[in-house]
Amino acid sequence: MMDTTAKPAGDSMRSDARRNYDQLIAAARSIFTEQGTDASLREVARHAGVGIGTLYRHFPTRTALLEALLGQGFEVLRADAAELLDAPDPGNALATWLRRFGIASTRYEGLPASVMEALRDPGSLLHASCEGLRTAATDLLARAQRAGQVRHDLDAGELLATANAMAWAARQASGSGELTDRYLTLLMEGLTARDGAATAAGGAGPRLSG
Amino acid sequence: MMDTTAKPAGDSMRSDARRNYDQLIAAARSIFTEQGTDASLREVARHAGVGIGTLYRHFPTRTALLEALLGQGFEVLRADAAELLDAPDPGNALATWLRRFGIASTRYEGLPASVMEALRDPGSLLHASCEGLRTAATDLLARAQRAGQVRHDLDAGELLATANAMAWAARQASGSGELTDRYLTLLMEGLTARDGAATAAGGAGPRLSG
DNA sequence: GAATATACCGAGCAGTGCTCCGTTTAGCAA
DNA sequence: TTGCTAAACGGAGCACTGCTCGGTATATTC
Repeated sequence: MMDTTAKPAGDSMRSDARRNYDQLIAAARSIFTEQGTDASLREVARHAGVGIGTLYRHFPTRTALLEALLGQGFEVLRADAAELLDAPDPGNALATWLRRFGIASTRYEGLPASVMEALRDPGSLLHASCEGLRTAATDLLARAQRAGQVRHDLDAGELLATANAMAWAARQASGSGELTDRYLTLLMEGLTARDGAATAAGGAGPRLSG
Repeated sequence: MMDTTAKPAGDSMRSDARRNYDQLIAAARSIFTEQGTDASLREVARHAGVGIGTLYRHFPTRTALLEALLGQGFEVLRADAAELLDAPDPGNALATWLRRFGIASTRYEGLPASVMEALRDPGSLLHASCEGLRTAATDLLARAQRAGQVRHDLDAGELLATANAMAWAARQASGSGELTDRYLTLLMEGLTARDGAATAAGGAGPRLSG
């Protein structure tokens, strides 16, 4: 079985390789953000000022390139979560982070099934990177649960999956992300009617902001 | 501007055209279900026993073909919703229908952005077909709201979008749909902790079942 | 400065979506 | 039955894609 993962960008790379690697990542970020993840790889290479062969040398498959991009985003979110552990209100901290997570997770349109598969595959680089996210989210979630603000029968995986889905739906429905907050609120509060009036404006639940 | 929508399959078609149309639809349903919506159209044509030119004559674009398929599915769901209006418990009826809706909406993997766009475009055939779904869902939703089982500040569009998202997430997370019920439950009940113990097993909320 | 491992690059292959137009045929009128 | 024609069929062909392969250039080491 052939290796289809990108070799990690170590310090042992030759200088020209390192430069091209960085330019490819930058070009891919820009083009995939604008055109979706099925954009032409030739164009990515062109945009990076590099031959198509060089692109494939660094990233033997489109998925490998996407994994490298996503991994960087995961790292930012992980740091965000760690920081929010110090915020005063655990519920609000979680809600705030979910919002950022949702926005980031919809940055690239049309992530192919191969990437989703890589997320599930324990052997992949992306899985490890995602595991970091998951543990960070676990901490944030556990704190909100201890504070009695979030249901206890919920794990971080479910939280990430459903929040991601809300952000995705918001983007599908409107073409941009303006509905993200509304949908995330629906997820947090639920569709089922409550005895109290928690759904009224200015209610006591965690607020989505920032 | 050129017309990219499939001409409706009226009774005025020539017999061979009608036959080929039906065979194309059947082939597309089978292949798109198995391989996802980016399967080769040449293969669809081959599977239908028809030249590639014939496929394009009936469906000038991949989106047109998908629209025809989706439209059929929408019609089934619409009839389902109308039938469930007679079910005894409005909340359960809604939950049951959402489950079917979720399963159906994830039948074809990787619906391209063009289809989502068509759903939003008031001029498209698919939009009209989707509007039928929306009004059917509106009836089902209104009944549950009148019964006090669902929050009142929720419209059918939000309901469909978020339920679809849950089904999508369930499929992404597990590769199949075994988590669909769990995620839909999270959406209905919400993540936020309740004063009562509504999240306990056997609670009083609407139940998701067949 | 020479040697060499490493990286670069783009022509080329097989596949794709979609078009165009010559060929065939279904349906109808004589 | 036959002849006519509008309609439908079909596939070669174009421009593109993802990806490979091996000749060429270059960064690094001695």
